[in-house]
Amino acid sequence: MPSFDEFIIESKIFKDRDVLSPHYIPDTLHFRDHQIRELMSSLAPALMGKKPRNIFIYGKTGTGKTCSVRQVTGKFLEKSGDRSRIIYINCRIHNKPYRVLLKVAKAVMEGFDKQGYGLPHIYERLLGWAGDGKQLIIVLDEIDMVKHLDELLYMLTRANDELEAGGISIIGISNRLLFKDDLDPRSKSSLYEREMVFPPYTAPQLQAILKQRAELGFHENAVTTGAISLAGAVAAQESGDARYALKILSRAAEMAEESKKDKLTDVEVKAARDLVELDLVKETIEKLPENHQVVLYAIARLSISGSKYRRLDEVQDGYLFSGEVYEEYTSICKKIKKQPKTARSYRSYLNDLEMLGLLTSVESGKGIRGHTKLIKLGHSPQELIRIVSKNLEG
DNA sequence: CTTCCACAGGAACCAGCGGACC
DNA sequence: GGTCCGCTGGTTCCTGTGGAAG
Repeated sequence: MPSFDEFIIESKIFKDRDVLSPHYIPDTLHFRDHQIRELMSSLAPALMGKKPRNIFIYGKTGTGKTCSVRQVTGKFLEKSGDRSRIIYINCRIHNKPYRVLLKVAKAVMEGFDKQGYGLPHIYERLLGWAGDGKQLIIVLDEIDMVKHLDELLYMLTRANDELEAGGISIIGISNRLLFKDDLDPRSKSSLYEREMVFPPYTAPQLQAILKQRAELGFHENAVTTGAISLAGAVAAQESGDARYALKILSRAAEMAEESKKDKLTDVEVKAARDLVELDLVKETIEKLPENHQVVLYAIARLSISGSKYRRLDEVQDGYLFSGEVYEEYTSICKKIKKQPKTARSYRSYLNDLEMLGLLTSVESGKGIRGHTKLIKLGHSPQELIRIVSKNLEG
C-alpha cells in the first residue's frame, strides 16, 4: 500500500503561491508612488467633509490601477468615520445603471437588499442618505463596461446638484482610452474633472516587481536572476503588463517543479512564455457562451480549409468572408442539432469575439464584393478547434 | 450615373425568468 | 399565487455603405 506521504511533497520552489496570483495586493506597490499620492490628495477633501473631484484613471491591464486604488481606499476607510464612504464596484458584473445604483444602495444602507424597487426609488433613498452631509465615493472599475453610462453619470451629477450638504463623486477606471469618445459631452466633462494615467511598466520596473514577489513567493535561491530578467523583458516587450509577467514566472515555476528541478532558470521561462499565451486564450474561450464558441469553431474550420473565394489570396492571406462563415456556422449548428441563430445575432457574436481579441476583422474595400467584413483568427485554428470541441462536449 | 449586392449595426420589441410584494 | 419590475438573450425591421455591374 503506497502512502500519501510520497505524493505530498514539500515544494522545492514555491514558498507561498498566493503571492504570485494576480489578486494579491502587496504592501508596497513599486513605481506608483506618484499616482498613489495624487489619489490620496484627491480624496482627502472627503475626510474634511467636502466633495472630492471626480477622477478618471486610464491604463492598460496590469499597470496597477486597481491595485493602487484598492490600497488607497483601504487607507481611506481606516481614517473615515461614517461621514464618508467608498464603494468599490466592478462594472463587468454590475454593468447597468440600475445594477450599479442598487449595489451602491446595498453597500451604504443597512437592510437595503431587496430587488424589485424601481430606479427612481433607489435614487431617492440614496439622496436621502447623502442628504445629511455625507460624502460618497464610488469607484467604478472597468467603467467602459457599463451600458448607458451617460444615464448613470447624468443621474449622479444631478444628484450632486440637488444635495445641499454632502456629495457624491466618482472614480472611473478603464483600460480603454477610446471609450470616452462615445460619451456625450456633458458626462465626459463631469467624469474628467481629473485625469490620471498609469503607463505600462518598463522592463527594469517589471524586473523589480518580479524580484519583490519572488522573494516572498519562492524559496531562497530557487530562481535565478537570469530567469527574472528574462520574464520581465518578455512581458515588457509584449505589453508592460505586470499580471502577464507574474503569470509567466509562476507557470515557469510549475514547469520546473514538474520536471523535479529545484531551480527555476531562463530555460523554463522561455518555455512558459508560449504556454501562458495559450492559457489565456483557453480561459477566455471557456467562459464563452455556446453560440460564440460555435462561431469560433466555424471560423477555425474554414481557416484550415481556406476561403472558397480564391481571389481573396490576392488581397491578403487567411481572411474569410463574413457570409461564408455564417454559412459554415449554420451547417455546424444543424449537425449538432441546434437551431442556428439569425444573421443579426451572428454579427454581434463576431463583434464580441473581436473585442476579446480572439479574431481580427477589417472592412472590405479594395475591390472585393462590396461591403462586408473580412475575418481572421488571432490564434492557431488547430489549437482553437481542440479547445472548443473539448469544451462543447463536456 | 443609377441600381444592386452583401452585408453592418442601431432601434424597437418580445418571451421567459426570477425575486419582492401584497 | 398573481403581478410588478427589470434582466437576458434573442428576433424583426430598418437605414447606411461602398465597390461592382449595368
